Amino acid sequence: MIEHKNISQPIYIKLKEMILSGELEQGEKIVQERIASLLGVSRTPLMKALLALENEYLVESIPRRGMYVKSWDKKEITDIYICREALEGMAARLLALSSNDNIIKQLQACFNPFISKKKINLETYSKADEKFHSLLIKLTGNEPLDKIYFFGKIHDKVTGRGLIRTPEETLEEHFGIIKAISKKNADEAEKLARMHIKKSRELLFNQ
Amino acid sequence: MIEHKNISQPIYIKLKEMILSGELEQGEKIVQERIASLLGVSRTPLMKALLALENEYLVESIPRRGMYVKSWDKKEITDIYICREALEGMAARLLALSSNDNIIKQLQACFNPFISKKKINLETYSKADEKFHSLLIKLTGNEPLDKIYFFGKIHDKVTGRGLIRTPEETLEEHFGIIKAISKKNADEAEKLARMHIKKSRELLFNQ
DNA sequence: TTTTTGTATTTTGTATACAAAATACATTTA
DNA sequence: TAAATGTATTTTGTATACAAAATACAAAAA
Repeated sequence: MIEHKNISQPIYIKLKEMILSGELEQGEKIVQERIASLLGVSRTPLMKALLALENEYLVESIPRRGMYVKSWDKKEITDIYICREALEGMAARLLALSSNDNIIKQLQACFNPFISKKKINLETYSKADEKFHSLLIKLTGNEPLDKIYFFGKIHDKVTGRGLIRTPEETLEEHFGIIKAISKKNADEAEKLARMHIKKSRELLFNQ
Repeated sequence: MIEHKNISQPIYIKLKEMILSGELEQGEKIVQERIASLLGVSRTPLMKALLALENEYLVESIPRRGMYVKSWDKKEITDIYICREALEGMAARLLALSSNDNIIKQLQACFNPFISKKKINLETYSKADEKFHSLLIKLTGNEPLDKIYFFGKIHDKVTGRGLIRTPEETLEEHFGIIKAISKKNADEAEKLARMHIKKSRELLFNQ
């Protein structure tokens, strides 16, 4: 009956979903035995998953007290955006230096469905946006960069709302970044990618 | 006799030392029971420490096979330097935007001992260099940035040698960065910090 | 009433137990 | 000899056991 392949992995994924969906809410204590029995596993593989999530800034551990779902304040969200600015800017630069048709096609594919649409579905666009930004990192082929980019995938959950700016505003910016990459203009690509993040950050708390 | 405060923490530190010092060498398999009894603990807290090290890129896990001391190839080292370029560049920018006497003093303190020295001790300078670069990150007060900067602290071990360039060459660059920060020239500070890392990276494999 | 103290319960941190997978190694087969 | 097969040993992954710390809560004291 006991089969152990990689229980920690599915637990990790499940817990991440539960946190990002709000099923486990920010600041909530994760009582190990409770979650373990909820998921039908023991505390050992659960702990592995929790440690992985701690390293992704989704869970916070207070020694001898327990693990808590991380809650983010304004400063932390701002700081995360600043990190994204640095990392995505560098990614755009790298892609510009090594761009080819395949890379451009993949990036464009994210937003092609929205070209000249009158009404853009926010949910769909939001997913495309997330896809684009993580693709920007992935396509560089820089593994360490991808490893430290985990912030990007949670930004809209972190901010507590969906899109920060309208598709009408950001769609153009996205294509601008892609264009700079395709023209192999590294400085321009980096500048635009950074501006794109910076604008959202500045809007986030100053409106 | 059983006292549990935080055994994982000392194990983590000890293991990190063992890896960075070469006592455990790159690619070596970490047989859990062996290391656990070597350190006089059980596999449970050892595993916690190993997972933390895995997230810092010092240990690599192959499911059902074991944990191995990470070994770095040229591409990975280059990629790490590229990450450093992005992160330290941003850090220098942030410091320039918020610099004050205290920050400048702390940064200068790293290298003041070497001013107008005829012969600089390489070991001492190497430590000062490491201190400077992690201080650059720390002083920004950006926690997420610090969290993803773990690369910086291992760079000379990663490259398999000590300093990449001579103190005569880099000392000036360091003071240049500090000066730009003190002048609150953000663009200049970022540019110099990035150049500083880039030069080392380019020299690393192309000499 | 509010605060303090003591006791019961819960929860964490570590050690240990055990099944299944991986590995090592000897024996057999070509 | 080299390859293949089977068996013993090692090692991992998970579950469980248990001590110590943290917490909850009730009774006593202010």
